[in-house]
Amino acid sequence: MARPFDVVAIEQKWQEHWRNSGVYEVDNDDPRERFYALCMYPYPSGSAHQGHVRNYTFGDLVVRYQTMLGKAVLSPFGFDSFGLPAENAAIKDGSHPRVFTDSRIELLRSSVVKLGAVHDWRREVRSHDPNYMKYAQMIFLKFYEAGLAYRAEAPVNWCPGCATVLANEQVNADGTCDRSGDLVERKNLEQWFLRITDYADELLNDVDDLEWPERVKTMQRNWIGRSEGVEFELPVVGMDDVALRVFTTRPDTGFGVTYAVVAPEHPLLDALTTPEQRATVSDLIERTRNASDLERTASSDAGVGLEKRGAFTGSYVTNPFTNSPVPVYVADYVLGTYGTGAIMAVPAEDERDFAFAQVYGLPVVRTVAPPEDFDGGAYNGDGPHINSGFLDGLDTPAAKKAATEFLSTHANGHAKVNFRLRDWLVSRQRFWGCPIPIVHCDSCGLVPVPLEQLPVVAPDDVVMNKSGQSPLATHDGFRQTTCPRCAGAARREADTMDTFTDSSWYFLRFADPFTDGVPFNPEAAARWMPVDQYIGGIEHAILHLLYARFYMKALVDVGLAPGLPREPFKRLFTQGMIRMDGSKMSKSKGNLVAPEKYYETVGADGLRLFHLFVGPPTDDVDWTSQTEEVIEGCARFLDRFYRLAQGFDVKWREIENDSDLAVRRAVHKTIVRVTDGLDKWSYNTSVAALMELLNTVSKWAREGEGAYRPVFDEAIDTMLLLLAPMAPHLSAELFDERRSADVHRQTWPVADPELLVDDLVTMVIQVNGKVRSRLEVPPQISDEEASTLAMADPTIQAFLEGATPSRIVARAPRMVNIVS
RNA sequence: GCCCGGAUGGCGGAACGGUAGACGCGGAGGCCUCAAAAGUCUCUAUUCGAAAGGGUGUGUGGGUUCGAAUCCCACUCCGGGCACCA
Repeated sequence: MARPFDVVAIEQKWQEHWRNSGVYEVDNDDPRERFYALCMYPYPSGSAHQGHVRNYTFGDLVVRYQTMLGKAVLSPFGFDSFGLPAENAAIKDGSHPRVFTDSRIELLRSSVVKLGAVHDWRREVRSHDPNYMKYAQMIFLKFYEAGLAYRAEAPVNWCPGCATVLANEQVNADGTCDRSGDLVERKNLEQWFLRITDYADELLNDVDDLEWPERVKTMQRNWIGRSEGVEFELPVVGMDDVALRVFTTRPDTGFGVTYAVVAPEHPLLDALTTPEQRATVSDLIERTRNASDLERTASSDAGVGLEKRGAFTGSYVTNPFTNSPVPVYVADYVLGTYGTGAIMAVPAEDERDFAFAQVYGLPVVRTVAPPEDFDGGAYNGDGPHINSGFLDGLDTPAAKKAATEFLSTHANGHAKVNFRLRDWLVSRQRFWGCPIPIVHCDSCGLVPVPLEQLPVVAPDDVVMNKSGQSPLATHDGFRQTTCPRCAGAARREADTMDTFTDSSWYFLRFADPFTDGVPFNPEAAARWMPVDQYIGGIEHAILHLLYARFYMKALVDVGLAPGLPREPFKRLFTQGMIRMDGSKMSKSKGNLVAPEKYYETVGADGLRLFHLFVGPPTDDVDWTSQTEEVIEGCARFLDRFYRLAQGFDVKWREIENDSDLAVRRAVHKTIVRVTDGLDKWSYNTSVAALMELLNTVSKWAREGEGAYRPVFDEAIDTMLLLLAPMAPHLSAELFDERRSADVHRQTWPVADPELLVDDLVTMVIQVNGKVRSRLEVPPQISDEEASTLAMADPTIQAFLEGATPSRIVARAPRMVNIVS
């Protein structure tokens, strides 16, 4: 489309100005009120895609708006530059991941700059920068020292094709490897963990105080999954001093226990299995081990409805409530990693137990009386207890209490809180990540690399292995070292850290990347933290946000962040996704619409305006055939505004008249509407308000008596201020032209209250709730006056046909409702 | 299965319990032009009507209220999240 101004020249000019003027570089001792605005730092996958554009459009709006409100706004940018794609690309073309990564960073940086997003680039962070790795490793060692990092054997996702462990998020929903497509296996391997479970309670409790979207908070709570119950023992029949420890949240249903179940990996399983049952039990264990997630979930789309598979062990345990023996089964519906890995089964009150009991013909004994109309299998609601000895007649809370007491005196039991949250497995058998700074010494064991030797950096002379195996494991120059403790021969840890560790503290580094020798100076960081507004995609609702919260608390506790808040992100905004044909827009789907193609036509301003205008920021955006036209519509608005500001077709008038006040009122009402929209993240309505004002001013200036200069100037200048955070380039250009000043250094406009009130407002008159007439009335009119006017209205009289109304509801000056 | 969201014109979407459909896209028509593009102006939920004016309308069915897109109950459909956590 033909534009009335040179988009490329104007946008370049101002992008240079922002880079050179330092408006958006803020020092740690800036005296202004502080505001920390942060967009989640991106993985550098190449040029920006529309998801980035959307994110940074919102972020930049916040930065510029808050700056105009007089604050020192910290707006840093960086790159989450470690990760699998770079490694895979390097394997593919035989290069080094750094080469690939650095080139992608420059592409993305250029895209972001061309969008007109402003940042304090002095604070840039790149995860793969040795100067960042140094501190990432320092933090790891602090955690290790404090016992928060440890090495242990655990079942992990193992991809046979790639010969490496995968993170959960690298495993597809159908149980295949994200990269090779092989079926992922479960393997027990020694791995590094961070003790996030130590913080489970705090992570859960602190969620309440966060100004985050409720659904993200709910997701975090569910992920942590706290549950209160009782752990107790079921003595094994015929085996002295051997008991099965189980965890239950429903001790009150103990009289209904008709069998017990252990997980296939349970340590007692072997001892419990009788010779006659050994074959079937081994069979089940074998099947479970080989079962992929695909097989385990394929039989149903509902976890509870899964076909239950198990086997009788041949042993019995004694139900402490009834003193009767009940059989012990092994089944894969009991997880080895949760609770004690064994359960008491109550088919009458638990759906999973019920389903299992149906398959294996086990008895069902109700201990809670279900409502009369209940016709399902398991009833897990409340009700009077039955068939339950001393619990009979009690409701669930009372029965729980009594049963818990009983179990603590008769079954070695105690109240117990369990979490679904597991410790965080952070080691990866990957090359392109931050090496774990530990040395394995045959005589000293695990030895931390001394701080002065950090960072441990991966070597450059590596050949990326087609098998996918990390070259770190086989690189002698890297692995062979001496033990820092005994000086003997030792090996470096070959594993690298999960990239989520990098993103768990980068916002702290942003706050102070200037102090040497520490990840950040706590005093400097404390001036900015917590992040006032964090902006990113909903896809990080659990992992990143949970890990970062954990890191923040742990950093304070190990002494690296004294005086800092224990929560990193005060307010969170999660933007909607860009969809195309119903699915997420992504590189792998080949449906990217690169922003570059717009920079020369509608410009960054036009594209930004589109993202602001297309709908509520939280909503997903459907990129359809109509989208191009909407984007052009946004650019058209800018063109129309530009022409009006230049005075094209404007009829000038020397003398004031009545229309001037109306225009001024419209201007000041728009200030309120735009500001409200920005404060409430309702950017689409802010843009709409500006479009409306343009229509109003344009009509006034070009038709009838025309425009009175001072009023026209007030309108245009105000619109420029309001537009400055949304379409920064054109606003800057026009403001500079008109006022020889930097629009982004101006103060945000404030509406004059007197101009927000009209002389006359439209009052609606309803008869029985239906609008029948309208009157122009002064806003101060009383309810009584309004009613009188309404009754006197000829149209209303006609409607009433002389009948006397039974009631008149007046809400002056907006509405009168006459009820007949 | 559980937990969140959501459903308003041809489309994206507006609407403190008080004028439903702001704003934009698309569409129709006018002006400008030799013509077109661009620009600009008017109209544009639906239905009856020549018009004035009326009827109907915010997923469905009820309810609360003088008044409901908005609040409550039940349901349908769509989107997302979690997936045997005892």
